[in-house]
Parts: sequence; structure tokens; C-alpha cells
Amino acid sequence: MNIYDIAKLAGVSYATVSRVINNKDDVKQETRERVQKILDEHGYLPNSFARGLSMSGMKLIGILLIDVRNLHHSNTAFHIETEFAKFGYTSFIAGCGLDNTKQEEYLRVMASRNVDGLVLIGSRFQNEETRKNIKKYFSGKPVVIANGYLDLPNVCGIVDEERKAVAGVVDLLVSRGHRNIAFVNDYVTFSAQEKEAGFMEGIERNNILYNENNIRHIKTDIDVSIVESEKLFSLNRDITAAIYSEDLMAVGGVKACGRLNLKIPDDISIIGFNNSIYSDVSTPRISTIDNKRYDLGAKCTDALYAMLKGKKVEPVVKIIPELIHKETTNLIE
Amino acid sequence: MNIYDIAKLAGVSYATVSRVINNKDDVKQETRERVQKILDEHGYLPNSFARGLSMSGMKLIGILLIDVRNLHHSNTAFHIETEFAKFGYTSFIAGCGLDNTKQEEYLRVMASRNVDGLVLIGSRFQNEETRKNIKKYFSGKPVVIANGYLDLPNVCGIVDEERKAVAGVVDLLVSRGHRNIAFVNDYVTFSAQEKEAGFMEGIERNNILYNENNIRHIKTDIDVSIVESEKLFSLNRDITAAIYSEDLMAVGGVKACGRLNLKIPDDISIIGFNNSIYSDVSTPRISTIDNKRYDLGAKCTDALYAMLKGKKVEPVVKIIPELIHKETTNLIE
DNA sequence: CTGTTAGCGCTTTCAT
DNA sequence: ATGAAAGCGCTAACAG
Repeated sequence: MNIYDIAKLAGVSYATVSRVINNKDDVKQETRERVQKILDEHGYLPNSFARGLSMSGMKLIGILLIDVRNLHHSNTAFHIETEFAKFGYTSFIAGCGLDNTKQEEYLRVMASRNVDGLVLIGSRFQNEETRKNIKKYFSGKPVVIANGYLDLPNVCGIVDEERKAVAGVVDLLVSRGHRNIAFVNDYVTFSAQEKEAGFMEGIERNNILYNENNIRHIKTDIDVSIVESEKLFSLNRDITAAIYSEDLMAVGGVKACGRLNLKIPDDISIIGFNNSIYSDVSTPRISTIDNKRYDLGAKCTDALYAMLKGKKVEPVVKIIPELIHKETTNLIE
Repeated sequence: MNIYDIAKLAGVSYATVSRVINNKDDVKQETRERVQKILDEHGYLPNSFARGLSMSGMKLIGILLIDVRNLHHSNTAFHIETEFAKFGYTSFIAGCGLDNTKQEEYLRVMASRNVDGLVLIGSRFQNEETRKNIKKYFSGKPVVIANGYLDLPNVCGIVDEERKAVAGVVDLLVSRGHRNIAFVNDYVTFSAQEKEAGFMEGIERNNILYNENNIRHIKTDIDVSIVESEKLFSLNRDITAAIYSEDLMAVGGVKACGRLNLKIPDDISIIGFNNSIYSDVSTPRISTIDNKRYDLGAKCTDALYAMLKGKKVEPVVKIIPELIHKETTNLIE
């Protein structure tokens, strides 16, 4: 069923049908109704390809995320989708995985689908390769990066101030008497490096002793974290607080304390990152640095929408994370 | 940059450019190289709309999910996407929310994007409304429903035998001496109703006593579950085992036991559903009924791919869930 | 091996 | 208010 068929059935030209479909106002009410009726009866569906061909903007936005198993990222993606749906946009979501070659491929797919705007979710997009690809395929089109930034005129980055946040948490711990603080990190992503830089910043400006045994680099996995946390806490018995770069790792820390019979938070404080549901699923609930993922999605939407409307936006929008006190710390004054 | 521009630059007709782009073999090597070079230099991108218009199948599949915050569903979606990418398909993922009107809207969007096949994820798609919409917009095109089924010639349902699974767990509990078993359920979804039917089946065929205090209907939320579980366990002190329709609810059960000083699993056994990461994040780790979500994605992919290739498939593919013994039960012989 | 031609289904002038 | 015609960028059949 296309407009020609409908036109024939309605006894009008296909141009008129097109007008009815697009709610143009220069159609006689009577004709409109007759055509609309036939449209409805036959469950007519416009072909988006044909439409996309003749129209300039198809009200389509592309959302690309690195790791689809990352709850954080997929939530942000769907949040953005929902918001844009309210403005009449449809979203094209895809997960391109960690593989760098796939990244270019998906960027191409997005570009060839003529998306009006693009959202990239994940700090891993902050790299030279991606910069080049954006320049190649998306110059002129608005691009927003969630949790990352690239210096390009059409790119807006929403960045969590994770470094500052971790440094601040170290300050707080020190002010509460902690002198031996551990940091367990994923280390692979840009975001992880930022967090670690923040940890070092905190350690140094507070003149705290530390050695390589205070930092551990591990995979984001509960069981790995249990094993490594056990090692960490047994090797370095003076540790009174551990910061983990992800809640899921902190869960491993909590379980390790259980095995070593360390009391939380009296013997040791555990701090996670993300304020994810994992921190609440854990018993005890894990105190965690909230990087406000909900804000992230909202800010991405705002920025992209503004750019789509041709408005200028700040190239970098900052989000300030905040420590949420739950049951694995007793830091409140 | 379209093929006309490229053709002009290369001094050939645009048909030749099209041939190069599509790797047709009837182009002289020399010409091919010359055209390819210009294509590369200019970062040429085919316009998918134009392509979609002239080609029959665009190798596009649509994936629609109800609740995007459901880890289970989004994982399945992305798994399917990844698999189909290997076959050269791109996927169009969208979350349509619980709202029924949105469901039709999204089905329309999918149809108008001319997807070659459709995957619906979630038992909520198993309803008359959706059946009508599929008939209206997708008759003739292959449709797969993950965790649900609709009686239509072009629809294949992958269903978890959740009812049977829960009944089986009741059998097992009874065989280990449990006589007072509780069931906590979400109740809204078709899937939830199936689970409850399974519980009742188990109760009845084992001739176990039970009253309305053995069943509770609550929202899928940790804190709600804590409160309700506390009530449940205090009201009915003889309960020795509780089955929850979602791991997240079971987490509430575990925490409630902590508050009531009930020892797990000696005083009470807790059983969750999904074998999700929540069951491992919890301390103690929750014994859970694994409905094999990984299988679900794989089976959806297989079925859809087969249908796409024009093969006949079984209208219903069954997945048999299995109880995974972790730390909240001691049922093993 | 390459060019010409005719659509794919729709939107959008431009006439009438 | 409605119809005719052009064109969006591409593929594919048909000539040469």
C-alpha cells in the first residue's frame, strides 16, 4: 500500500494524499476526511526510506554506546531515547563494543542513516581515532559525548568531574582520621585513569603515606575483586578505607571483609562508585560516589536538542559527583 | 557527495560508481581502482534512504523491548544485535515502555522503517492488542517474541517454562522437608502469572497447607520487598522457605531476614529468579532459578535468522529453567 | 566492460 | 483546492 494505491481508491491524485498525510492545510475538509478514512482502513504506513530521501531532516538521532552490558550506559541511552521521543524524534541505538574498528563502522552506519544528531556514550570515545571519524563523517552535525570530550566545533562533552570527586573523598577520609587508604581500579578506561589521578591528588595534598600496595588494578568482576581485596587487606593490615572505581568491585571488597572477619565500617570503610543498584543490593549497602547518571542523560538531551535547534552550547558541561553515605562508612560528622 | 559527484570526478557514469561501491565484478580493475580512490579521498557515504528505496531487503532488524531498565531485557536485545551484526544486519533497538498506546506507535515505526524481521522482548507482548498490530503491520514478515507467544503464522515464540520450573522447585523443597512455603510475586506481567500458577500447582500436588498469607504481591523494588518480607515472616512464623519472582525482590528477603535475625539457610531458605548479577551481589549469594537469558537471546537469533532465510521453524521454542544452588538454600542431597 | 534508462515512494514546487 | 511533474540518491535491467 503506497500513496498511489490510496490515491486511486480515493479518486484523488497522490499529491493530495501526501498532503493529507502531512497535515498540510490546503485540502478541503471533505476530501481530507475521505482520504483519511481510506488511509486508516488500509493501515497505510509511509515508507521512511522514501520519506528520508525527499526530506532533509528525518528527525532521527543516533545513540552509540561502547559497552552494552554496562547498566549505566544503557540506562543513559534509553533515557535519551525517551526524552527525544517526546520531541518527535526516533532514536537509533547501537552498541559498538570495545573494538576500535567496529567503532568506525558504526559511526559510518550512523552517518549513512543520516541521523540529525549523535550521542556517544562512554569515556572511551575520548580518543584521537574517534575525533578523526567524527570530523570525517559528522562535521557540521551536532554530536554529544556522555562522559567524555573532544575538541571539535560541533562536539559538546558532558563530563563528570570524577577526578575532583575522588580527591575530595580522600580529603574527607583523612579529615576523619584515616591514614592508610586503598584504591582499586579498572584502569583501562579514560574514566578510570581520571579517578586514579584524583586518588593520587588526594594522597599527595594530604601528605599521606602510600606505596604500590595501596593501589590495585583489576577487572570489573565480583570474584576477581574478592580475591584481590583479600590480598590487599591481608598484605596491608593498616588499611582502614578502600575506594573502588565501580560499585561492582566494591561488592567484592565487602565480601572479602566478610571472609577476613573485618567489621564494616568499624575496622574498614568501603566506598564504591556510581551509586548503582548494586550498592543497594549489597548487604551492607555500600556508600558510593554518585556520578548522577540520571543527570547525565538529561544533560545530553538538553545539549543535543539545543544544538539541533541551532543554538550555541557550552562545549563542556560539568557534572559534580557526590558521596552518598550508606552503610559502609561512618564519615558523617 | 553522492555518486553523481563521484562519477563526474572519476570521469565515468554513475552506474559504474554504483558497481564499484557494491563490488560487482563487471568493472575493469583499473577503473575500479580509480573510482575507489576518489571514493576514499572524499569519504563517500552511501545514503541508506536511497539504498533502502531501491533495494528490497535492507538487512535491518527491529528489536523492541518493554522495560529498558530491565537488565535482562536489554542484555537480550544487545546480544541479538551483536549476533545479527555478524550476518551483516543492523538492528534498530527501541524501548516502548509499559504504555500500550506507545506499543502500537513503535510497532508502526518499526514497520515503516521496513525492517526485515522483528524481535519483541518481554512477556507483556503476549496480548491481543499486540497480536492485532502484528497482523496489521507485520503480516508475512518474521516476528520472534522473547518470553511470549502469539498464535500467528509468522510468529515464533521463545518461552521459558517458568510455571513448570516453579512447581518443580516446590517439589524439591517439599522433598527436603519444607511444609510452609511462601511466594512473593510481581503479579503484573504474564510471566509473573505463570510463575504463580506454577507455585499453586506445586502446592496442590504436594498437598501442602497454605493460606493467603503465603503469597504476596509487591512491586519489584528492594525496599518494598524488605518491608513486605518482614511482615510475611513475622506474620507467618512457620515459613521455612520463600520463593521470589525476581532476584531483586529476593534481595529484600535476605535483608529482611537480617533484620529479623533469621539465619539463612538454617531458619529459612530464600530462592530468587533470573540468576541475575543481583543474586551474586547479595551477601549471602542468592540461590536462584536460572531462566537462561543467554539462551533466550541465542534462540531468538536462531529462530529469526532461520525465518529470514525462509525456513520453517517450530512456532514455540521452549527453554527449561533450572535451579542454581548458591548460599541461601541447603537443598542438595 | 560501461553507459542509458527506468523506477523505488515520497515531498514539493508550479500550474490550473 | 487539486493535479502534474520534477527530483531526492541509489540499484538494476537493458543496450551497446
